[in-house]
Amino acid sequence: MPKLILPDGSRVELPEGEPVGGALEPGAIAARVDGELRDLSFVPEADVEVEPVEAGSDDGLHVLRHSTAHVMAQAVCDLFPGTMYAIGPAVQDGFYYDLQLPRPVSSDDLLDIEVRMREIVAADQPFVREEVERSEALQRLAGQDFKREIIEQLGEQEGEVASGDTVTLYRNSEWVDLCLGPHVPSTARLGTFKLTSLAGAYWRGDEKRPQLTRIYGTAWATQEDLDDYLHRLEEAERRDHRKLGRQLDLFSNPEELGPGLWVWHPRGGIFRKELEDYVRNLHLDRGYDLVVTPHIARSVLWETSGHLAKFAENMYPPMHDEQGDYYVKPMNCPFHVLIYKSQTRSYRDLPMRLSELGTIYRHERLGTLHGLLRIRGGTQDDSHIICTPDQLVEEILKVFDLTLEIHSTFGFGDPVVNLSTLPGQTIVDEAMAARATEALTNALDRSGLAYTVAEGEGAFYGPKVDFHFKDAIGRLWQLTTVQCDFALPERFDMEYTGEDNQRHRPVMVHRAILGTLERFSAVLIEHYAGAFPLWLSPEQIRFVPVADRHLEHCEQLAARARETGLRPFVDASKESVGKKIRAAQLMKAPYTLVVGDRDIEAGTYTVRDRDGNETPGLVFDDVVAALAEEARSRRLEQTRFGS
RNA sequence: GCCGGCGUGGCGCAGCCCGGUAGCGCAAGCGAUUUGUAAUCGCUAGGUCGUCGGUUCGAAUCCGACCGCCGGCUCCA
Repeated sequence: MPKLILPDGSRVELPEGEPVGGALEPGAIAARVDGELRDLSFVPEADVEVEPVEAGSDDGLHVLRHSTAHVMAQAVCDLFPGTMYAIGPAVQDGFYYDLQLPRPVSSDDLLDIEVRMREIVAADQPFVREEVERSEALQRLAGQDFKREIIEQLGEQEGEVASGDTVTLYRNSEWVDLCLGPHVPSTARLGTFKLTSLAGAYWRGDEKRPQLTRIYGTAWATQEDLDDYLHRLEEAERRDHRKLGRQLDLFSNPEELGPGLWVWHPRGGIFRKELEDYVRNLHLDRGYDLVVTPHIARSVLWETSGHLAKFAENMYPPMHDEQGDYYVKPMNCPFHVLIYKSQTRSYRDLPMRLSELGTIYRHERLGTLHGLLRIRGGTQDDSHIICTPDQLVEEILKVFDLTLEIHSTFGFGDPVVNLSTLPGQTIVDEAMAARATEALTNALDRSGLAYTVAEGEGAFYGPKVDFHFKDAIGRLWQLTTVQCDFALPERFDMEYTGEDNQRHRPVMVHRAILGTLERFSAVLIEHYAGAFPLWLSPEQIRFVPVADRHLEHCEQLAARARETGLRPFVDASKESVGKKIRAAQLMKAPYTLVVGDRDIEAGTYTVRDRDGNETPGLVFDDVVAALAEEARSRRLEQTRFGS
């Protein structure tokens, strides 16, 4: 009689031929048996370690979602006879199933599918696992072309496996799917779910193969978890930079410009200026030089750099004149190389750190564009550090330091760091690639940062280190990238004269700490939900006159605020006080002063902050001094007056 | 580029299924009110219904193509 060893160390005897579920019900929906996820119906043959898998755990949600995907496909097959089903995995927060339907479906159909799914849940159909021979599986899944392909390929991959090998089917009621499992014991054990969206997806992700309809859903152990998830979606929507950008009058993308191209309005312009001044000045402090380069260059530059060979599909088509072809720049690096090459360089000149807020254009595919996060024209905080091989690791470490300093200013905490090695398609030979990767690895190890390695994800000219930062609601954004490049120095024949009076090849580090300012701005807007820290806020202190006769006094206060470098705004509209305060709140004005007879008589004022806190009896000069200090120090929290 | 959805005054939306030459709220302008911490009242103006073409006596509405946006796929920073 096999024994079950439970996580608490206790042992339970299991009658011969009985499934593990008996010992784990009713809490569990699956089991981990000797480390493997199994159905509750799994029958052990010897003593095993068993852990119950509950619906709310990571494992449990995975099983739950996968089972929900099955039931959805089953429901679709019921409603649309002739449906072919492909694959239906659990994903982050939910699941999907890729289907080929006999007719196009729309989001209205999702409701019908949900209704049918609930019927299947109510029917309490057991998920039955069957191990059958491949030939039988093919028979049982006759007409299911995608499944047939998977079954046939299973055989291929395993090479010499004899024809007697078996595959696993899961069946509930009459509906059968090829699947490894495990699943919940019965459809009644599904949690709460909701179908969310429709999308197209290629069979096996291959553009040349049939396009299937992907139906997405979300599934959770309890109604409460589903509600939490829906709230998180709402929260993300509330922070959507496209919506806030319009509400706060920061930027827009009129259709006449073209997709992925944006104009910044006056309010957005101030925000951009503050951002740009901050990074530019900080770079000067850290030994960077500022350079300026044009937006287009002759094709020969891009031939030398390798962009036309490896990056052409992301470049706008060339324009011509009598001198030949010109390309709009997708990167700044070749220009910085030319600046380096404008003189003979010596080791005494190195490291050279050339920095530019360089505007680049990339012909990104239409479907990938997304607000300011994914654009066709944007400005990078782009720098190229040209140094000797000996200086390389030290320079990379300095970049890491600057990265952490800058991001902490915005309130981003510990980064998630990735080292991406070279992709297959490169312009770099293996020896160079190895040196570049080694330098990055060395720097990472010395920095003490934890990192993971992503093979083949690097740029075409070199491996890179990426920094991802977590925003206020826990989403990770890739912001910083540091790339190590031995290839461009070679291609452009860059040199310096060493201490030994010989010519040497320098090394180049490409790095953007914010990435593109557009993308970074979008991330900041979502991170702050539009409520910028004072230093970035387009307006900093808003004056609301109670009646017209207080307008002039407001103007005087505004002038005093302006003298200390603050950005005041006077609401001169002929609206009620309530309406003007509401307007201030909607524009996320950091501080609002309502000014009337009482204040003018007393010579003190009431400050309202963005959270609606009011502090009366404040001396104006004190308020202005406190705010000037808040902005100067780039503090993230609002000043609490009166405490 | 592909699949699905959407495109109506500056913004958010209704009307479209069942064709009969547009409606609401906010914003704007004007007037009244002069107001004390998230919406005072009234009036006015503003739209070739994304573009082009087709069907029809008649198209915001039906059909087609194109443009753009959104959600995915794909690609990638």
